[in-house]
Amino acid sequence: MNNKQDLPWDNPRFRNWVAVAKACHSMERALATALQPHDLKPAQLDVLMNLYRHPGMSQHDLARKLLVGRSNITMLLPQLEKRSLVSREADAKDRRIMRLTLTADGEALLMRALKAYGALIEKAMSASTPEQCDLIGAHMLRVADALKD
Amino acid sequence: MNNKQDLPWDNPRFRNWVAVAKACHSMERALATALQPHDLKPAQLDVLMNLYRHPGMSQHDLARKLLVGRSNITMLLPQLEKRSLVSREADAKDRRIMRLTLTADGEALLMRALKAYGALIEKAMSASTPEQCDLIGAHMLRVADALKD
DNA sequence: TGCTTATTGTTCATGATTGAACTATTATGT
DNA sequence: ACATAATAGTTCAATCATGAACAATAAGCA
Repeated sequence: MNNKQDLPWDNPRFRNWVAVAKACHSMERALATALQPHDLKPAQLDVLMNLYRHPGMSQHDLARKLLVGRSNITMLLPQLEKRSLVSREADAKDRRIMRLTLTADGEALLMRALKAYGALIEKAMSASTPEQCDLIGAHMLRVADALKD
Repeated sequence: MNNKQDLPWDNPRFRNWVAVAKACHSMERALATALQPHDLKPAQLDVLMNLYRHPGMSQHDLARKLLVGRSNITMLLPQLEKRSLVSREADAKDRRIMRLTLTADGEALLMRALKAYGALIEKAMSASTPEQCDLIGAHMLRVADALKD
């Protein structure tokens, strides 16, 4: 037992996933430096992106969208609020809930940061056709779904 | 300006990359819990995997392989060394370099942990054919290469 | 040979993320 | 209505990754 044939590297799914993980890691690092001029961290960009598309989100929903703990959101928001990028106001009907929305400044900064992110992705994925990208995207949606326990 | 047509979400490459990043994040979280019974963190598994395939690596080379700072390796190794999973001995010719190798225990633990990792990947990627996985892997290699500045 | 530069690994302070315990508020069931 | 459970958000201690400054060693070059 424990012979080489059992090694995961011989499994195409394993070998290829390792490549996915490494590419993601590289992108994360590259994104961090690309966002530095905007004084933003990748996690903060994620927040802005989600608030742009889902205004009025609660912190709990945002945490689930970002696959992150609620306490992380609590630690993340004050910085963005101090910079007047997001507004945080209590829900009128359920006073436990904080409703989050982008301010005009937040939206403007998001647009600038998205240009940098988009350029980075374009650079990274330009070697593949849009059809290949769609196939990959569809595959990744299935992966995320399969892991959603 | 700033009209919706400029939004990155309309770009297939952008939209699909977001799916890649989310799938990776999900996998990372799932891996962390799958490794818990083995008392291993994903970063530690990365170390063991690389030492298995490249015995005698230096810490500097390991850091570059893992896309991580050298200081991170310094912080990571003592835990593995205390558990007698890796051995760390100075190179005879260049006394700056520490040569890293897996111990028998380390290799045994790696094999067990890889089973869990492999099962997880199989579960996540079973919805795609090996051909699709290969295409994705090839694409991701290009991505990592394009980001290698 | 000597002097300067580069490289390897470590230390340390900083910022990020987590999970558990906690408070406040709302929902549920009798 | 009242007691109990569930939910939203916060606090806090612990862990982890990072980058800059540093010590030890090696390489390059006059």
